[in-house]
Amino acid sequence: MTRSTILTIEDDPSIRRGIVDALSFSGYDVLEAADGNEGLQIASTAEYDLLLLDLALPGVPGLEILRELRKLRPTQPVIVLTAKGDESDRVQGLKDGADDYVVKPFSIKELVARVEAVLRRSPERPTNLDVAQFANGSIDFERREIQFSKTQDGMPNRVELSEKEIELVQYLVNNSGRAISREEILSSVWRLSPKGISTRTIDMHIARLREKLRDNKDKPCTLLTVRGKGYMWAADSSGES
Amino acid sequence: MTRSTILTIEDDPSIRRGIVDALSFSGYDVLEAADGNEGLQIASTAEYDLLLLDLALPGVPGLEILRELRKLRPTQPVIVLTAKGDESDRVQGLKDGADDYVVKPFSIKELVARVEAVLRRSPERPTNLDVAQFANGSIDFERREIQFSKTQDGMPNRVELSEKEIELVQYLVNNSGRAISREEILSSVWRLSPKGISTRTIDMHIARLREKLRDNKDKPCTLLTVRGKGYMWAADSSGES
DNA sequence: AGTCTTTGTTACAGACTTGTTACGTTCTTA
DNA sequence: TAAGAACGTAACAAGTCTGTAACAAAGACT
Repeated sequence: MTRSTILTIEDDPSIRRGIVDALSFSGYDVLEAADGNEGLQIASTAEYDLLLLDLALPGVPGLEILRELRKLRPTQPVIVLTAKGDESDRVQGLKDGADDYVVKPFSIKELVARVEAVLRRSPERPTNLDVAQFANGSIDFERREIQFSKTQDGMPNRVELSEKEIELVQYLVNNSGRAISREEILSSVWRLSPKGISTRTIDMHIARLREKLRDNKDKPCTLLTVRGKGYMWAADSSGES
Repeated sequence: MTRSTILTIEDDPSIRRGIVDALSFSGYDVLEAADGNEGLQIASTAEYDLLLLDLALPGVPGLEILRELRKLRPTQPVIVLTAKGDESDRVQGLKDGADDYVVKPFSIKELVARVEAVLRRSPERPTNLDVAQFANGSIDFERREIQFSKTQDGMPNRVELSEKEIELVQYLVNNSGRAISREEILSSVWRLSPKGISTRTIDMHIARLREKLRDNKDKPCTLLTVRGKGYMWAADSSGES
């Protein structure tokens, strides 16, 4: 099992220091951010297993960060820190998708326990497969190429994928069976906060991918469109009829 | 088990404060409204497990709220708070569908006990299933599609559902076996207060759904019409006699 | 410099979704 | 049986969302 990484967004230096020390001591890798702006930036682009988010922050308010993040990473585990008595924030935090909360002041022991509990029940970070099967063949991520099982005349039975194509398809494969919004794709594959790129770009990449995958032209069966939501890699071919 | 949320509509600030504190302390998430107008608004749109409704309110009277709510959410658990001696209100409240009542002044302990009792005997909030079976096949809510079990020639064995169609059918499935009024559908699926949309619209959506479900044309057996009441998803084939 | 590949952008056509209206049919009730 | 209410559905109109051709920009390589 690999070490988990935790991002903590907390403005009070001494509290932050305490959290970082305790988590490091417990064997986690820790990232930190001191205010809302920096926090949102890092939260949207870095890779980590759990976010510890203080709701009372200078700059962008904590709840705003949570909502933004949820658009980009619907499954990211999050624990919010709230001031004692601030019911409404806590409730709203849970509504907006936090997995748990800790009320300040808290004991380090309690915090670590919550962290472990949330990590335990969160799904593992998706493993990066070396190869993915699909209807017409398989994708070898290492070699960055598609290999086709059924040979068609005039068609090569191997096609190379470019860098971006690999990253995109790998992200979709790692999250197969779930519709991925364009926002999430932008954030995760392009590592851009939304609006850094125009929307049609993603569609173009999808179209190029589909062509290389030789997916059914008018009714794709591997790389599906979910209207109004985004795109989805059809879950493993098993279980289909 | 997930935490329950309780909405309390109470104009007296000190009483409201007491209720909120007590319920929070007992582990509930609490929403609050201070007058009848705000209360009706929140009661109709928010999601919660139990409504604590003071019958003596400025603005819209409590009984009015109860009656309105009953049209939109016939099964929503409600406890009414009545002044001592006000028999008629109490009785009328129960007549209008309250699940229990508490007479003011009440002890916090008693209130919490009533809340717990009502929640205990209320059905769980419907779980959102991933997939629902019906006569001709099954609906996959994640993929937003219908999969048919019996293949018919010329007919694809999978059909996609649009956003609204999914939301509508999901609501009906989650409340299967009960006739759902158009008002309730409007409120719950469209999130509109009644009259935001013309009536035939819902019928159209139902018709479109029926076609996709390939339900029996002249005698639907999955998505039933309950004349004068609304529509009903026929309960799961299991458990029928 | 010239060529090829990759990647982002724009524009536009076409498909899909969804609310509305109109009108025919069915059901209820007197 | 006749009138009126409730329901089903075809047809239409916007509005929104997608697919894709065509082009531009930026490197990589020769």
